[in-house]
Amino acid sequence: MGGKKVSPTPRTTREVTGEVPMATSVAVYNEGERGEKEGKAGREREAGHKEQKVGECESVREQASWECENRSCPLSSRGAGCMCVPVYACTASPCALSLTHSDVRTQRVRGGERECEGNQHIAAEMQQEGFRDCDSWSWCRMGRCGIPSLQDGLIAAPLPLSLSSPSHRRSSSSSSSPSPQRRRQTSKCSDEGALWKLDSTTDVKHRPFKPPRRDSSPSSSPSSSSSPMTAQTLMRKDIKSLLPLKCSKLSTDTPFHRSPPRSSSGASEGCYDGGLWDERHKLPNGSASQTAQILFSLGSVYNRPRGTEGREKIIRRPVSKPGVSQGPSLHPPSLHLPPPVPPPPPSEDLTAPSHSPYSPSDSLKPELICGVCHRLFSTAASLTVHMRLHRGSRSLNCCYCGKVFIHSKRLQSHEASCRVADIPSNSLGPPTLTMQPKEEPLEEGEVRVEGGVIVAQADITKARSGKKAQSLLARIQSDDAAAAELLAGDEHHFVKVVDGNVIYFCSVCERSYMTLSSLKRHSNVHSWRRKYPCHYCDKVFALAEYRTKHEVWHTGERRYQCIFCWDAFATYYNLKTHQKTIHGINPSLISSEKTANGGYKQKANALKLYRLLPMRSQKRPYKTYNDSLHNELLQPGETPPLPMPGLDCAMDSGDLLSHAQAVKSDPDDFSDSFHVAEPAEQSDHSGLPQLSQTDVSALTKHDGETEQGRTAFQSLSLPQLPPLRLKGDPGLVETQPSAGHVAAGFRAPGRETNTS
DNA sequence: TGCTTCCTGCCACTTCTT
DNA sequence: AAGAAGTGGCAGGAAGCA
Ligand SMILES: [Zn+2]
Ligand SMILES: [Zn+2]
Ligand SMILES: [Zn+2]
Repeated sequence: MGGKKVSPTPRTTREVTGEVPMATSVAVYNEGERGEKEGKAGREREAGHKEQKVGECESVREQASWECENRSCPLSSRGAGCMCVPVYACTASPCALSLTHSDVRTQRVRGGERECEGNQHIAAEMQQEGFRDCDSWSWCRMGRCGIPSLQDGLIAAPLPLSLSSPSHRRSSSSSSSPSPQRRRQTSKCSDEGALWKLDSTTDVKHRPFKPPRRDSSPSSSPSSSSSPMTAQTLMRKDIKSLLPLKCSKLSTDTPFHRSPPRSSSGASEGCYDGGLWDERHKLPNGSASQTAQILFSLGSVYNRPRGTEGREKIIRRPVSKPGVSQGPSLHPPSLHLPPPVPPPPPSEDLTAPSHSPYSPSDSLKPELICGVCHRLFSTAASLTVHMRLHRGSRSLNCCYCGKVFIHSKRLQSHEASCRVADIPSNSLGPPTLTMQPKEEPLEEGEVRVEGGVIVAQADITKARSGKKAQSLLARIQSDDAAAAELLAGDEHHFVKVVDGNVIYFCSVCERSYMTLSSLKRHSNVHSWRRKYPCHYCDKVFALAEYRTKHEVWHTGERRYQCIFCWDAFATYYNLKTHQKTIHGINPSLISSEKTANGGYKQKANALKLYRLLPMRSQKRPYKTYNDSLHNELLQPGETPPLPMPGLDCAMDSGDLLSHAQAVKSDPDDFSDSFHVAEPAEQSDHSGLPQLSQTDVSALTKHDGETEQGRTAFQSLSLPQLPPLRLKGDPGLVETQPSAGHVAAGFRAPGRETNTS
């Protein structure tokens, strides 16, 4: 990846077999194939990433170092605070590639009807895309920025229905049948109780869209509800004000109104004007104190006692630490949030003695897995005891929670936070670690099932089995062949039932997984049954998600948008760094729980202080095993994400051409599948609706044959394919709605590689 | 130290099977 | 049509690298 340079000495090499439709070459590097790392806290890396030509994936690395071309830009440091950071080589203003709010939206609009004016375009586009009739989501139609009304968040939490102005709010009675996404939101919300989320974008790609009424004055007044989160707005929400969601007190001239926040006049400016930047961050929005205010209100919201609707899905707290209260401690020291309302009931799990074998909270704890040997335990206490087996010689254990670290620095860092977390009740001090016999035949609460047979069981009657495990065990006992087969595993995995929970183990590396799907996903890093090649370079990934994330570096897409200032960032890390440094956000406020396995569990009271903008890339059809078995190629309908030019307005024709060349012409033969654009399309491909997955399904069904359906999908999706279309139509750019941005000297990803 | 990649539980959604 | 299985996105911390 950008920063992560290709290791000159790959851990293992792997020959590309003939069946791999990947490029030609040579050694394929499997970064992380298990090997010499064995034993390092059980966290060896399983690659999931191959590279065709080691050291030659320059396009990726170059992008990692994209910077504002204006070398004099005081903000060129690649830090969170620099607006140029993920802004790749902006040479004009407004930079069309900074992908902050307005760009993010306008870039998707291809109607070319007028200049970027914010969300109206996106609204129009969304309308085109079939997003209709959403009773819970709508873009601000008042302003230019297109911040969605916070309806979702409101729904999610017992918050005022009118965070937004009445004009923003949609009557719930007008709701059509809720979409699946809507259902998702709702269920999530119920789980999260008082949490109100600003995640208006997470599901935008699927969410029905109710076209907003267009404001007659697109230039928008300062009161338009299109500002980043301000203390005012948040506070207002918190107090259930019925006042409209107010925009920040910014004039339209403020950087907030044009994104990226660059000088609107200095077209030659390489990046955002530092002065403006400074001014900008002097604004209340950006101040730490304001942030604190915001968080104060947020905290008062999410600390509100929750209903019981989410009870079924109670988010577990981490493994209880010996002698450590599990009470909520979400308050960053600096934010002075009001004291939390005591967590609902009893929580025996929080108060039960650590040795209590079956405290309620333990029943589902995936955390109770030994990170070293993967054995699972019914209680934190038993795991703690067990963990002693793995200690002794090395002392890199957190003295508060016992967590093992490889690096002393990380241990110190962890202990610092761990100590802070433990302060309230950590009167017992660090646990005494004593060596235990090397192995115990079977530890409390452990059940071993191998080959479909329960080979050992500490005390199954005690086990508070998870529903699935209980069901599975019941089926096994009733001679359910399928269940037995499941437990028997296969060449790729085996299964154990521990404390009533089915745990899936990878046969190759013995990693444990709570879900079979996780295991199967993981197993591909061994088998490489499926390969996910980057559309822009020679990298190949074992997980679709890896590729998706990787391709962001080619496309320049910035989806993580700070709600305080609307800066958008390419990565979650960048966003967090930004919020930490600029807004003083304490990460602990927004962090979710982490399981021992490295998995993540959404914290019920986690705050979402950013918006995740929808992916530009079209959702790819799911691969099926059959697909992958018979054809390692990407599915034809599997379009690459819109490349950088996906920001349509961002590139000039030359850059587009360059970029077109940069994009692999035939990584997966997908280009073959795409018809060359028809002239009509070329002239106005913006009018083409993007097909939703539903559309694809519909097509597929209609055609009665998957491939046909996909083919139809492809041709309709043509606009998504940049190179072919852009190359022959330099004028295309000019049809973009944000023609004013066209001049931006975006340096296309990989351009250097191709032009040099 | 800063940044990228890896990782995995969970979820929504799609596709397949019955 | 319903249920099962498969798929991929997401969070956010750990690992790894420079
Ligand atoms: Zn494995
Ligand atoms: Zn790539
Ligand atoms: Zn910000």
